[in-house]
Amino acid sequence: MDRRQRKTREAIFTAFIELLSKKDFAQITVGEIINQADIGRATFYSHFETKDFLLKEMSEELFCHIFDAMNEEKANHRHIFDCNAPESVFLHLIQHLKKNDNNILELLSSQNNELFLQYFKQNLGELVASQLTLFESRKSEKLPESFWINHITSTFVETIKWWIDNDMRESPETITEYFFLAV
Amino acid sequence: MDRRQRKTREAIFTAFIELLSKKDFAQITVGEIINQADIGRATFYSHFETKDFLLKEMSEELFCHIFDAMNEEKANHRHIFDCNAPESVFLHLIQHLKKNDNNILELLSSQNNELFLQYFKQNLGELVASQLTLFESRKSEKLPESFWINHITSTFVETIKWWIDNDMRESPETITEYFFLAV
DNA sequence: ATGTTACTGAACACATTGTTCAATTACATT
DNA sequence: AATGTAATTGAACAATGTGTTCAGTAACAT
Repeated sequence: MDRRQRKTREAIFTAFIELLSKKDFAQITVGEIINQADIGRATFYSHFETKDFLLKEMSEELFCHIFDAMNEEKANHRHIFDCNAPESVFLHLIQHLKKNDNNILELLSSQNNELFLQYFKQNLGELVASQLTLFESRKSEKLPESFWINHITSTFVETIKWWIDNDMRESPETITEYFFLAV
Repeated sequence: MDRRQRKTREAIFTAFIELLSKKDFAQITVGEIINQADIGRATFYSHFETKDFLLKEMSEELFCHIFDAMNEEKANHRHIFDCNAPESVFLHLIQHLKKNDNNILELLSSQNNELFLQYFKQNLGELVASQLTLFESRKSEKLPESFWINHITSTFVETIKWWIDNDMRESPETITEYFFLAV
């Protein structure tokens, strides 16, 4: 990809995240993004069809980074998926969030936006579905699978949101424990 | 209140709900609401400051109706809050939703909107907090109270959303059971 | 019958969106 | 270093939506 394209794309992402940390997605205008990113109007629209697509693409990139990083560490035998530590996939994800490598926290915080959460839940749902055996219990047998997956996914998201809203005082380990207790 | 005011207000609410059943809150324009309600532009703005305030006021009215109706039945000794049937408050709420007296389902369905869900969770959270003893268990002792309340509330909302998204095939009793199993 | 209040509808200024285009600049390749 | 290709720019543009204003009309309560 052309260096100019990369730079522009990066500038837009950075500007967007900066703005998202201050106000709702809904009230951010394309004009503001352009100013913050210091690019021309036509440039923005040559990169992204609309503001919604910008969010969508940015979300996808974030998830790729996170899940790639996790898979890499898995390949390095760090036992993220170790059966003796069933919570480690989720602990690991939470540790990633804590570091906030990809400014994902700004996007997850409650006033920022339904659409991103939807993508997050979607990706997370796949992870949960692949790890479903970890959650087998008396309860799970009596519940429809789609209900159960949705419940686990939602509980994880709500746990993270609660954590963020309470200024992330707890350690990733404690939050993971809360999650597994609740679910 | 003036009959004209009441009629106008009602027309706006009805039009708004009609539109919400067809498209997202975000893409509904004031112009559409005015057309559907068949009122003048200035009239709308004399009733509601913005579209957001319309949603806010409508939500509040809906919650008042629902919780008033529940309290009334409680006064009629229908044992909604009977200790031997701890799930009955929630079962009752779900039955209300099933009847869809107040077109609340259109508002709760997933594509319609974060803001309403926020109000719903807020009101529900108060109900949950008042009924917290029903949810005491080994788990609840190990979790912070605010976390626990949030978890119960979220689980209820997610249960309802799952139900709606799956065309409400299950009976209110079954859904109540799912909710209590999950939580 | 009268004074008050609500509705109307058109006109208005303003902001935002998404497109277009010609001029300019950065890039990759030879 | 020269050349063709591709990205960026900025201004202008139509189209749409927002929220306000105001004078005229209709409904209300007494």
